[in-house]
Amino acid sequence: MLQIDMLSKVPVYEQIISQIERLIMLGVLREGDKIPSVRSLALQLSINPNTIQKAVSIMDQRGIIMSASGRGCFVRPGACEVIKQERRQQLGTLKEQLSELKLAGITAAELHAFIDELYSEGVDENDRNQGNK
Amino acid sequence: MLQIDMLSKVPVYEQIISQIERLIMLGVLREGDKIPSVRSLALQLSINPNTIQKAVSIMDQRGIIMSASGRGCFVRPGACEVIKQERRQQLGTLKEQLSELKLAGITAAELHAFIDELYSEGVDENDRNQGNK
Amino acid sequence: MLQIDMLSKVPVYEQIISQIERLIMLGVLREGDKIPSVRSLALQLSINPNTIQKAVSIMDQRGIIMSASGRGCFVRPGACEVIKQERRQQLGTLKEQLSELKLAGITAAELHAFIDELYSEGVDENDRNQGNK
Amino acid sequence: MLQIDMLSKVPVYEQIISQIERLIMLGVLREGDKIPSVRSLALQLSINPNTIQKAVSIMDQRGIIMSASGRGCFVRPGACEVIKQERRQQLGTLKEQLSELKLAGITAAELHAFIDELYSEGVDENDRNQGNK
DNA sequence: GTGGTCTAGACCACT
DNA sequence: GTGGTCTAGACCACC
Repeated sequence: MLQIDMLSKVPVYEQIISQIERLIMLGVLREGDKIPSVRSLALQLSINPNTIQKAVSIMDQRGIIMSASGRGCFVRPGACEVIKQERRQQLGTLKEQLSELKLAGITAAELHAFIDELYSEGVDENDRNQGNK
Repeated sequence: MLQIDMLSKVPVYEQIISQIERLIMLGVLREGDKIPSVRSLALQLSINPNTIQKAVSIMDQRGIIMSASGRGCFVRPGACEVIKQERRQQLGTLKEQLSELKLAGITAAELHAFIDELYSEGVDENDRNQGNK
Repeated sequence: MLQIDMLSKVPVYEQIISQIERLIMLGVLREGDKIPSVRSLALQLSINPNTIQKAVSIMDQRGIIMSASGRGCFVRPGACEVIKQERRQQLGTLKEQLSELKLAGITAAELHAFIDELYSEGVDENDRNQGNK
Repeated sequence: MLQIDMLSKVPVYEQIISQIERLIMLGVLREGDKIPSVRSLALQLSINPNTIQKAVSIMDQRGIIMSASGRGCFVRPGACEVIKQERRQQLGTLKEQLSELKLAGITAAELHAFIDELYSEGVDENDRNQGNK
């Protein structure tokens, strides 16, 4: 279900979070759905349970999931909205990066083309997403 | 000349590197120019000399500057090209980020507008850059 | 595993780098393998951890290893290629040195003999290297 | 007469030494010839006199030149032999470098070709050198 | 004065 | 435990 890249610099717990968020945005995990248990994920990904637990507690705190002790974790109603809001805040970070690329001589046209390409390729993904809106 | 944000998560030495790279791309520092000495920067920014040294050593390795004991550090001929190449590689990173934003429901139109705004505001900076081409 | 010559003029961290690179080229360390931790190496070689860290950080930048906080350092896929490329660039340096030897009256025949001797002695090492290809 | 590369990592005083040695080996400077004064070289190369002085005193110590106070510096009789001896000792250093290249997969054939190329191109230089033998 | 290496020791985030 | 950043201070070679 999840795939962890051990050669990435991105912390494992962040990889877990963003992948689960992605599954939610894609509609694979819907609001109210149960999330695999910490122990099963730890076994399955051969990762330290503490790492999974960290991801879970962060998502819990952000309002993306709710963990009911003894019963497991569930996607919280409204999780999609929370995630969308998070991501919009990332636009600020994006701005700094783009201004560096601008200095590097990358033209606006190049970026526009880049975006169009990105948005045209994964149309099917977007469609699946509609169901979760 | 340089401004360091001690509260930022991005390491001080990286801030130094990207700011010097910025000065080079802007044409403020030209190829062959001498860069302020490690110790003077350390005093000026009230940062430990070792931290500056780290930045210098990395830029040296990357081919952006040339540092020689007793003589100082100089912007290498071809530094601009190296920097541009680095930045272009960042387009790969950008792709992953954008695909997350896409999932978050941010439209291509929004991003296009974002880019246009960014490229229209700093026209004066672009003009100064012409001299370094 | 590694041996450091504290009396050598070549910096300790460079000795570490070239020895690890050597182990990789010999196939002792293979792509994906874990490298001994910074602290353990520091203890074992009785060298300050910062010095090891410097070596690690440089190898990371060069694409020879992949280092991730909390997980450790691993030989990167493709490390061999990077190392080979580095070494080939050293051919340029070699040229300058040889031209000095040439001026000193050392004949081409002498150098040819020198090379043949070098390439004939370590045949066993070459065999071990085959496995890593 | 001499050319200093300010962008090189090689210390200026070493550049001076090796270039003067080169002129001697080429027969441009012959045994007994006067070497340009410290002050004139310093002016001409726009280099700190102390640096030139360092080069001079090292060459003096090695027996390549003799400095007669008040009269200047002269190429010592037998300088060529001293230089040749020095360079032969560098063969040891060469061995280590070559063994690294060997590990990098550079074949003996490649090196042989490299040497042949080097020894064929500068025939004229060798001819000039004959006169000094 | 310049850059470069190394040590010692602290602190942080990640597993 | 892992790697990564930073400080403080020492020492070196070079100019």
